[in-house]
Amino acid sequence: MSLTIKDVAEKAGVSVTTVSRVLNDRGYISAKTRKKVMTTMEELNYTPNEMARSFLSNKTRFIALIVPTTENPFFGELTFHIEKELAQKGYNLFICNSLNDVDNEKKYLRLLQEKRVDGVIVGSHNININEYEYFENKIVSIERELTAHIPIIQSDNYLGGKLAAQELVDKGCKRILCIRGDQHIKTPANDRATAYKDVMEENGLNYSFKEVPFQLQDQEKEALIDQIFAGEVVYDGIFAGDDIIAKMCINSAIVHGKSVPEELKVIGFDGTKIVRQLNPELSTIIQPIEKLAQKSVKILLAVLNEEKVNQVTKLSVKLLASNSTKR
Amino acid sequence: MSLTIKDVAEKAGVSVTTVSRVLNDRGYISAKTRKKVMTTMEELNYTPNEMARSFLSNKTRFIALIVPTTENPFFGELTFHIEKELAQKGYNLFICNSLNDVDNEKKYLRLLQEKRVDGVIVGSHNININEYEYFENKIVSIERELTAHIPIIQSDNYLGGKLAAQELVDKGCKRILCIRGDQHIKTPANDRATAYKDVMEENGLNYSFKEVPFQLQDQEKEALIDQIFAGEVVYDGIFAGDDIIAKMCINSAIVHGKSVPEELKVIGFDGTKIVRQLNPELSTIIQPIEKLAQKSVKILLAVLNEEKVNQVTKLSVKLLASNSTKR
DNA sequence: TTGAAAGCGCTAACAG
DNA sequence: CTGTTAGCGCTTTCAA
Repeated sequence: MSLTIKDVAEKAGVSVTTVSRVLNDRGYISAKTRKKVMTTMEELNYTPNEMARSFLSNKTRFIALIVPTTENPFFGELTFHIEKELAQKGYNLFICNSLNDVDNEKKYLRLLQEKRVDGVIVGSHNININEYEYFENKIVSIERELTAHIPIIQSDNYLGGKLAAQELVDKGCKRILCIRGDQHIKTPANDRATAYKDVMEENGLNYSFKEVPFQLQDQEKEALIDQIFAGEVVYDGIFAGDDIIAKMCINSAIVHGKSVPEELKVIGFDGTKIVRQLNPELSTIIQPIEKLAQKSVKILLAVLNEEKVNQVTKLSVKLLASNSTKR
Repeated sequence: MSLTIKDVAEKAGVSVTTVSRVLNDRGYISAKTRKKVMTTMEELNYTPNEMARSFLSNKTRFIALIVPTTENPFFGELTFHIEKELAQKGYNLFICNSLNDVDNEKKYLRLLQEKRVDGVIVGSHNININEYEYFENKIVSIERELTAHIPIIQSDNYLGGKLAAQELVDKGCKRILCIRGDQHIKTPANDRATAYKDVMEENGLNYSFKEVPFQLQDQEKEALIDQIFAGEVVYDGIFAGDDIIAKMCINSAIVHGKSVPEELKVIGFDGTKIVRQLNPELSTIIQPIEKLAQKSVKILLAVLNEEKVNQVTKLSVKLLASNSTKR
């Protein structure tokens, strides 16, 4: 068992209160006493028990982040930036991979209550669950509509959808498919589909959707995508749900004897660092991941501080149009 | 403030001890009392305060993971698997991005002591720091040599280096460069360099190294890599430190007018899921990330349980040789 | 089978 | 300026 404040107090010949005062730099203390206590703490190599303090203050300085999986680079990068931001503000990050499974998410929410985390950032995507209500005064969400009162930080998905669709149109595509997620999940990402539809209509083109739920396994996604190219391929452009799906489309198209980008142009979404490094030739919409992280943390801390915050925060996105002759 | 065990006790007309017994399923309790307490807990929607329990038991059921950054897909994937594994065993994950900075790492270690995490998994890479000694009975490391007593879980780097070098030789390369990390950091990854050297010598070829420290910024790495191709390029094969560096080499080579893979063959290391999805044409050595995660957790829990464990655990790697005509 | 009371390490009145 | 004391919510003896 480690040393306590009491050990320090005894060794230094003062009361525990005095040690506590030094520790927290609170109240009047003579320079001499402070010095003595500090020295003693060092000699003993005393480490305050944050657990006890948390218990007392009812604050853990833990923030939980619920994401589908940090395996996905969007969330891996988001996690990194959120942790960095939180650490700077003196908070620590408790990671929860929900795998987009409702039961997992419920279990985690229960756990978070028990562990008394100070706040929660949700980036997972599910049908809504009531359990979020419990956290209403200490939660924000990234790209997901939870309840009417939970602040949401999101990319400008409409703009993203518009830029993507317009890019394909500008490159001469006439029959463009939009791959979207599960329609029944309320997420700002749905705005992309709306924007796509609007662009198509403005340009007098037909629109068509294919649903590839985000929570599927990669193999299942690939199977769905293969369906697109299995029969006679009627598309010359695809606006994919994310960069990985975009890549899957490209792979499938090539396997099915389609040349990319000559016969088929594909545009992705997310534009994570790793995708841009590995596939710079992929056109995509870049989400401001670092800013999403910063805003989320900022707004969450404001909420915890009982300040008034905007219900919706929308951040701009950018088109990364590949000039490459390859794609 | 949330409800306490006392509220439940009062409402149920029993003592707090009894409620505690129900909560922990310990000691003798009549079925009737148990039922009454359970019902009351539900009615009140009582959530036990895990913080208080932690405080008492001196166990937080938190495990910390120190990685350079979850932004890097190797660590993003590792984080995912470790969290999944821990959650299954009833532990939660506290993430620390060290950015391979010694000061960050020291700060985190201090924090981990204060927060009284039950254990630590380290995947960060630095010069050794003494602070780890404090954790000797509750720590394991992934691919990093900390102290003589800290168990290490690693890939078979020698095998990886051998497979990679041999692959390049087999493909006909004669002048192969090995890009390695900082020589002064003690890591099993150094074995790759040894294996490479051995293979070169076996084949009567000259070996040569280029140091690209892992902790540099991407831009700095690119600058170092550009140096390789800036002058007259003497290499026809490169064994890169990881897949991202491999890709940087390919990019730089192409920019400098070299054709890949005709004039230059490159092999990477790590073989993360995302890299295989986005760049299936890149030859690489696949690290068993999921197994590394599982073993790390298993061994850490054994350590916490005061069981005897192996000081070194080595997991096999696989060559992913691209058949693609493209690279 | 149940309850009373002590105490985990720390902070915060309240005295002195 | 410093010390005494009373808890925070829970578990754990020890009694009943």
